[in-house]
Amino acid sequence: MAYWLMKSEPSVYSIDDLERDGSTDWTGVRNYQVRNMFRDEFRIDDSAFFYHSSCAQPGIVGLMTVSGLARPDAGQFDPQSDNFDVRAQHDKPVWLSVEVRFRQKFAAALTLDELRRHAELEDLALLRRGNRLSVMPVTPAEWRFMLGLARRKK
DNA sequence: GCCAACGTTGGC
DNA sequence: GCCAACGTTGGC
Repeated sequence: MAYWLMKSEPSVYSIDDLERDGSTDWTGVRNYQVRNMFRDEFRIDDSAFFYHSSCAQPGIVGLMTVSGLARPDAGQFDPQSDNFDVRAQHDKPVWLSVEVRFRQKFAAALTLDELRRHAELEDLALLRRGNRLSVMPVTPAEWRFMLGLARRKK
């Protein structure tokens, strides 16, 4: 079972939106590395941190479970969609999404600022200089440690 | 296949 | 709004 961190701008889609919806298709990914992770590595019941980016207080705000394997992101076929891609054919999609299910919203966010303070997380992909991927792996050790930090804040 | 220009991300 | 960093594009 793998662990992930997935970023979303709360002004677009937040943890509260996911709690309301129960589950959602994680769409709009337009990066080949992330697409390949969706296709090759994401499995049902994998766990993921929900990360709020591009906002006043960036950080991890809750937990999700992968509930659906990679499938074509519908937006790529729709000329009206921001996610439209002229190269995409229905039998030859370019972009994929996965389905995630709401698990938990943390009582207090685990902020980016706080994550940076721990030597245990110095190799965390999120904290690596210049990393702009919107989805990235988390090691089991990192996951355990971060979960501990989040629980301690309650 | 190189690499400069361009676009995007995302923290600040 | 700025800008560092990096992925992508496209001319050659």
